[in-house]
Amino acid sequence: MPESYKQDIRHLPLFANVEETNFRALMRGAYVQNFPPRIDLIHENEPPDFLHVVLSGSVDLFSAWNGRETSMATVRPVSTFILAASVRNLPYLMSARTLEKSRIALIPSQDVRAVFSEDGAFAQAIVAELAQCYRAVVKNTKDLKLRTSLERLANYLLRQQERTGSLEFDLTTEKRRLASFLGMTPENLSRAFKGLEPYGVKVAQNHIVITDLEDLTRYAKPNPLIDNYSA
Amino acid sequence: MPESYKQDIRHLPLFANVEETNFRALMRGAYVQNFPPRIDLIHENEPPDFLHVVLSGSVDLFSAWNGRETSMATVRPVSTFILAASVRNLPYLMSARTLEKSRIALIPSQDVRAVFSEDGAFAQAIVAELAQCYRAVVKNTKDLKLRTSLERLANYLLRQQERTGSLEFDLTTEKRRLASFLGMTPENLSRAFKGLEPYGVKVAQNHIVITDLEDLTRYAKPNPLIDNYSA
DNA sequence: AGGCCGACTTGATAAATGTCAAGTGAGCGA
DNA sequence: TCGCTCACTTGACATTTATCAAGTCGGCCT
Repeated sequence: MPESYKQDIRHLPLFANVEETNFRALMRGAYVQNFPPRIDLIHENEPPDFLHVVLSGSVDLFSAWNGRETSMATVRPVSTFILAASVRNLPYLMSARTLEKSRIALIPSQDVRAVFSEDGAFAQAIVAELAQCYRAVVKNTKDLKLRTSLERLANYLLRQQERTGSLEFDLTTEKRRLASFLGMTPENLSRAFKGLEPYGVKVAQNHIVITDLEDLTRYAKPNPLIDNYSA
Repeated sequence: MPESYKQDIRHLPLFANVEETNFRALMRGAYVQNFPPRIDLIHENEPPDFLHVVLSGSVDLFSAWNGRETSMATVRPVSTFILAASVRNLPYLMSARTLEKSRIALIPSQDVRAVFSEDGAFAQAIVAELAQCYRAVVKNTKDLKLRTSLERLANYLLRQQERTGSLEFDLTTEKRRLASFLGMTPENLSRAFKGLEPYGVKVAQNHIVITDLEDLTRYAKPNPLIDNYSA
């Protein structure tokens, strides 16, 4: 694997404090692969052969049941996915596909588990990562159960506003996927955007302009225990 | 703390392999308290002073936003809750209240974090526990997003059927709380029970009889990646 | 036993969300 | 530039779910 990729991975909180020898051991079995857009990387219920690291591009985590499908999360560089399945050696709960041309590092789960049981710093980093993932999903559940779809969209827009630090931004994801992520149909998302117009939201294509942040905030009632993804 | 409680805690997977000295250190600062029913134990957004262990009784984890409230999970003996907040030292995402008279052990989070950074076995057990919690919440999200409320109830009943190993069982929870847990109103749960009658479900008070397991299963389409809480 | 309380149920209605089918419009290649 | 494609939008309608207001029923206290 090229040295620069190794450095990207090395800088992830998950690997930053791993013993050098252990990190080398992890990298020895790992390899990097380029994928075109819309390629299935893993399928739910498969055994977790690899821990995946998104180096560039983006990946959609989704799940299906009984002919229905829903988008669970988007993974952007540089971060890992399906850590829980890898360390527990349990089947994937979600499928993953590239959204765009993406570069992915694959680290054999077996190596991850081996180093995990040897390296205290790695174990601690895994705890931090899993706790963070757990809390993110709990927040998502609260979002789904406590809010209407209009409120979910309003808060999503406020999070984007905060992330970009601007009152004007482009959606980073297809509307159909956004709809699925927010737990609604594309048709409903269209209407929801209309429904937020009175609160100062202007939509043209992928471009969003928030003309009345205060009004939107008053409607959305954002809450750090739901909307702050990093705490 | 009485020795028998310590043994209950010691036998939890989370503590089973902790060094004896470290376990003693954890127990030194810990204490056990008895609570009457319907007592608030913790409130979301508070700092995580204690890791809680339910020794007897049961505890409801719930969350509120904008005047609405939803039940997230029920904790039954012997198990812990709010581990993620404790180890990360981040505010609770959920509130907790006793459902019935309950005995709870409280272990100072500070001690948990101290032992965690010293004791490899504890760190590994925490990883296992967090991964399991994470996967449980992911399954719950899939249940919510991919199924109608009728389907959620049908699968809930099948899980109870499996758990008890009998076609006849009592609901272990108030219907109003079950409704909230399943993401619907009590009124709707009532109607949902009616709606499952054609598939061989008989309800009298808290007592459930499944008269046609095959038919119910055909309707519910249970899936281990959603319904198997232990994998 | 009588009667109260609280949880659940039921019915009527409203609101939210999904479905289907027909548009619209931006982007892109010939 | 034309016209195709594909995502998105719109409208009409169906379904699901929530809300509100009476009920019913069992458990429990006196």
